[in-house]
Amino acid sequence: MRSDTLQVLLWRRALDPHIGRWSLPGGRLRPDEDVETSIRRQLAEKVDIKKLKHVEQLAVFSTPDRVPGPRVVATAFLGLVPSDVDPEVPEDTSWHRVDDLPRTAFDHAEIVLRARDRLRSKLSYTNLGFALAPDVFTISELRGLYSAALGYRIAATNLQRVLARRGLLEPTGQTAPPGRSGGRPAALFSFACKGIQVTDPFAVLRPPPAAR
Amino acid sequence: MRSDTLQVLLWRRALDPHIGRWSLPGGRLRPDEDVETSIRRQLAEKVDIKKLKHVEQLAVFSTPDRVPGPRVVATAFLGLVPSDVDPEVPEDTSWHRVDDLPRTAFDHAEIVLRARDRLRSKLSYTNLGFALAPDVFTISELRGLYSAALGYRIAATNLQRVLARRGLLEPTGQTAPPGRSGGRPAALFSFACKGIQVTDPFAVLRPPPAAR
DNA sequence: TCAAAAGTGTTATTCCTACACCCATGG
DNA sequence: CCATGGGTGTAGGAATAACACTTTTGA
Repeated sequence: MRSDTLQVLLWRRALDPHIGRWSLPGGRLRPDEDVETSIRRQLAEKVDIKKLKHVEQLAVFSTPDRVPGPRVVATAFLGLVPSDVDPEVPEDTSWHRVDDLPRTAFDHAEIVLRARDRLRSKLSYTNLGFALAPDVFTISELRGLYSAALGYRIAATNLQRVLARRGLLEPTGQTAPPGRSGGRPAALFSFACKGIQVTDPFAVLRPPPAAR
Repeated sequence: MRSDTLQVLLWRRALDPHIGRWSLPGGRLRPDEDVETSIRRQLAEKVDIKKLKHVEQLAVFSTPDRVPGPRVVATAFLGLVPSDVDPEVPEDTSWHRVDDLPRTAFDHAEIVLRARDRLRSKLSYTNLGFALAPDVFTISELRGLYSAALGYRIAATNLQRVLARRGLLEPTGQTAPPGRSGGRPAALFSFACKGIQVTDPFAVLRPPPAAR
C-alpha cells in the first residue's frame, strides 16, 4: 500500500505462459525452507523488498487448470509494507491500484482481491494498521491509510479514540509542521506494539469477565 | 465435534515414521484434484465421512523437518460434522478430546489446536454454529455445543437473542419432549441458512450506514 | 482577522450481558 | 403442589458514530 490508495506490487511476465501479463512476485519453494521463508527470500531477491512489516498466509490455490501445463500449487501470502518506504523496484515491476488491476496472469487477480478482503477485515479487529503506517505519523495520515485500505472514509476523531482505548497509540510529544495553508500542527504518534495482535477477539459470545 | 466436548477424528498410524501414534486423516494430492476435493475424497474413502457440513482451509505446514525424510508440505483443513451424526469409522480410527489429545504424529497436535482456535473465533462473528448442530435442535442443545466449542459456559438466553437478531434461527413450531425429570418442553429450531456467512463483519470502523 | 487543519466534549444509539420473573411439564 | 427445565422482560453498561465546538497555525 502506498499513499492514499491500496496498491499491490506486480511484475510483468517475461516467459511464455501469459507473457507480458502482470503477476504476483513469487517462485518455487526450495527443499530447505518453509513457505514463509521462501516468500521473504523471493521478495528480497527479485523485487528488493526486505522490510515487510507483516506477512501472513492467505490460502492455497490448487485448481488443476489454474496454470497451463502441469499443475502448480501456490501458497498465497499477504505482505504489508509501510506507506513511507518506496523500495527500488526493478524495471519490469511496478505498483498497481488494487481497485483497478491490469490484465493479470493466471488467477492472480483473484488472489489479490482475497488479500484485500483479508486486510480489510483484520484492520477492524487487530492492530494491523501498524503495518501500513510509518514509524511516526499523524492521526490524519493514519486516517488516510485506513480509509484507503477499507474503501470508505472514516473519521479521524473516532479512529483515534478506538485505537487509544485499545492502548495501541503512543504519543511521541512531537508535532508535525502544518502545511502551507496553515492549520494547527498535528501531534505525532507511534504504535505501541510492532507485532500483530488481536485487539477485539470476541465480537459477541464473550467469555465471562474473570476469564478475560 | 460430538456431544458436549470438542472432538477430533484421528487414526493410528500403521507405517513406520511415528508408527502407532495418532494422526489426522489425509493423504497425497492427486494431479487432477484441488486440495479441497482431495481432503473430501480422503475422508470419504478412508474414514467414511461423507457429510461434512463445512470445510475450510486452515494453513499450510511446511517446515522442512516436520516429517522425517523428504519434506512434505501439508495443507491443513478444518472440517465440521454435526453432533448427531456418528459415522461408522474403521477399527484403527477414533474420536479424541481436543483438550486432551493423545500422543500425535508429527506436528498434528499443533494443527488440531490451530483448528480449534479458528473454530472458536469464527463462532462469534459467523453463523458457523450451523455446522455443529443437527438440522433441528433446542436452544439448550445448541448452548451445549457452543459452550463445548468455546470452552466456557454461555447463557442460552443470550445465545438465542444474538442468533435471532441476526436472523439465523427459524422456529419449527415443534417442541421436544421433556426429560424424565419433567420441565417445560423445549421449542425446536433450525438454522435459516445452511452455508457459512459472516454475520458481524465489522466489529469497529464500520462503513457508513448507506454502504451497509 | 480569516480560513484551514487538528483536537476535545458531548450525545444518542446500538448491542450485549445479567438477572429477575413467568411458563409448562412430570412425579 | 413442587421440583425441574424452558422462555421472556427489563435494566444496566460498554463501545462507538456523529457532530458541535474549541484550539492553533499561516497568510
